[in-house]
Amino acid sequence: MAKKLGLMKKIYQLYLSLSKKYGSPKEFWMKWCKKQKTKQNREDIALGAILTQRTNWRNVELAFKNLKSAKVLSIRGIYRLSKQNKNLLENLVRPSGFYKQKAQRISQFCEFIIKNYGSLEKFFEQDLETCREQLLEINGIGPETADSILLYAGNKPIFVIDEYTRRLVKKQKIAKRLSYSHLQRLFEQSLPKDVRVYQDFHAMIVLESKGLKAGKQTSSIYARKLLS
DNA sequence: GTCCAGGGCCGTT
DNA sequence: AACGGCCATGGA
Repeated sequence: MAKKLGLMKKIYQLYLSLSKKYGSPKEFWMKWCKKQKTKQNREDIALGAILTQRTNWRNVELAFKNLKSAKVLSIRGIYRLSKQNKNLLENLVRPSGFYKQKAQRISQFCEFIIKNYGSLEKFFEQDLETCREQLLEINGIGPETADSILLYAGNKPIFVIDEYTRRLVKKQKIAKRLSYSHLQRLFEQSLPKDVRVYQDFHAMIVLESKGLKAGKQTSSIYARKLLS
């Protein structure tokens, strides 16, 4: 138990030291979006979370560009297109890789939202656990994708564990067991239950991994988030 | 040509 | 529970 307390302390210290180094990624990100005049909406974030599975963000941006050109870069738009021309949707999404799967996955996600709730906003009116369970039931949405959507699109307090987090855990020798739920529990216990803290910490872990500095412009500076 | 990049699913042990 | 094969593209 004492050992665990030490671990929790270590994680929290890590958060503090990263904060000192990077400031607030969220602030930075929002300012950056404003400057670029990109509107950053929940729908893009949720769709991006699916499209970026095991894929370079640059390729996701190419897919977004295609969707935007076809004027279907929205949950409703994709839902409509998936009904009328599945093949076209696959082609638009193609650059993001695994394109048949991903076209299918975003279609199912969009259908679920539109049919049951009409909009993402409505969906997110439910509590975290309810949202999470429902997302996980959709084929192709696993824990990481679900939690990314919840944290970044839904602003709900749940910590995202991804490859970068695991690398950090290994490097810092924070834990031996690397299972998703174990690490998630550990991080959440170590930090105040706060959306901003979770978002910023996760984003800073990514920044740290990539050796970037806040203030430097990159296409995916804020975690798995959006468009340039 | 080779390697890699913010998963998830579905088999087999 | 853990592990391996599979899905596919664009850029370095």
